[in-house]
Amino acid sequence: MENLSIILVEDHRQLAQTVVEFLEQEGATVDYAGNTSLARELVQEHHYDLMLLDVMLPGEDGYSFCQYLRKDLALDLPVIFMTARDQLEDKLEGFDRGGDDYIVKPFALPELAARVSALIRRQRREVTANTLQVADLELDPARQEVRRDGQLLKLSPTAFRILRILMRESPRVVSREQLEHELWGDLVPDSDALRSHLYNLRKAVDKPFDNALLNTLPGVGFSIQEDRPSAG
Amino acid sequence: MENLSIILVEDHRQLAQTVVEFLEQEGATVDYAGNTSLARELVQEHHYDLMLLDVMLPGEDGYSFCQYLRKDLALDLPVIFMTARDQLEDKLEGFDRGGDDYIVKPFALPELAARVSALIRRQRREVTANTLQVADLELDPARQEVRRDGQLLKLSPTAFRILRILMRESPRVVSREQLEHELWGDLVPDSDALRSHLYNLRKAVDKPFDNALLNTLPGVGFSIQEDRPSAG
DNA sequence: AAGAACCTTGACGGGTTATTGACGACTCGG
DNA sequence: CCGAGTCGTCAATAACCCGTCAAGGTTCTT
Repeated sequence: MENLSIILVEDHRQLAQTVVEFLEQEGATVDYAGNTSLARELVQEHHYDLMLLDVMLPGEDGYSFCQYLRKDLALDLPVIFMTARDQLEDKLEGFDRGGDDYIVKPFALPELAARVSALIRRQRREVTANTLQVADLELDPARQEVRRDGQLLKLSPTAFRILRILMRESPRVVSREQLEHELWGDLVPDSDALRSHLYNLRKAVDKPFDNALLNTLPGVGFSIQEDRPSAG
Repeated sequence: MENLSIILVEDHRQLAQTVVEFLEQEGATVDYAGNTSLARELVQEHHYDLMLLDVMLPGEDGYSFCQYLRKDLALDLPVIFMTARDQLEDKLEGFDRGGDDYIVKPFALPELAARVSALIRRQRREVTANTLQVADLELDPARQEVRRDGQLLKLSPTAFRILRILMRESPRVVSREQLEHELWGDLVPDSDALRSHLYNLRKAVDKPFDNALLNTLPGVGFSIQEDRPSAG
């Protein structure tokens, strides 16, 4: 929760203080509003990563305020409703008005923290690691790109898949059977096509560079790692 | 929930059937796996928009499987844990292993639907009708307008939808399967109509300009991003 | 009812990829 | 020292994928 900027909208001072203290202790910066008019001002003047929003507030209620955020201000910050209402209709309304999550009071603070983190990482697309890395080799699964020493490599789809498996397992050795099974499932080609693919992979990944990363352990399998001594 | 592609991993056949029927009635396409090894295969071969994942499964448990999805396969599809365990530690573990939400059995089906929709719209950036932007390309969902370099482009409805998907996923590569399913659901045209639409989209978006934004990765999919050098 | 816009389909050609098979080098154990 | 198994190298063929584009039919608009 490092460096998160959160706005809490809640009229219960006691609960508000508890939540603020907890979140700040977790490393977040928290602004507090006891009603929606103050929240309205804050939200227009500052950027927040996430909002915790009570439903029952003096004046305008939380549902209405959330809808206002979405429709009128076009703010897409994640919103978690925090309320004592546990009826199905209440939850449905919360989601319907644009909420991302709904947590029923009383709740455990760690659960709140977990839901906050989950939403943030979803929003930021940090659910998975962006790249696999071995030495100066980088593989980006989302972009389907491989770079070595910053330079983009051209790989066939199959070569890409093989490299991805080897990098994910690195520095472990991957057996021929495991590779073949992951590539083709039950439909493994009659002949040893894997050899050709590895040959091409090497040509792209190792040939243009000084040191080889892709190693063969005869009779065992393949691995990708830096500095594997050639003799033993 | 129109045209959503969902995978359900759950060993309780009774519950599974109830959920599948409900979701399909809501317009989703649902694949079902009673264990993680089947789920593993399905997930490698198909694109899904969301996963519903039970925790207690025969063999590998749901937590472990979710972690595998994130770490090894680098899949960022939203995951909702569905389980009878309601202890704090269980929930925390679910989020810790990469889950997006956690719903305790028994739950109301409409609540499940609401959480699914909320996650999808967050993932698809449909929380607000804000404009999407990639390089000098701007797409305004509310006005149904696309501009490049300030200049209004004329797109057919389908081309517009395709562009919208590619832009919200940018710079991620979108597979042919994902595009087709999101465009047509179960009613994918017999022949490869997507090719024609992409051709037209290119003609409108890239042809009149110097640098191309729309990239093809043969055998993999399509992406929209600036400066994808053509590796040598 | 006429016209326009749009979607689908199919055909063609060029480029890429997967697979197969051949050959020789190497290793290890008998 | 020999034979079986494994490996790197490489070319050839078949299969696949893609951009291009026009024609036909459907739907929507006017």
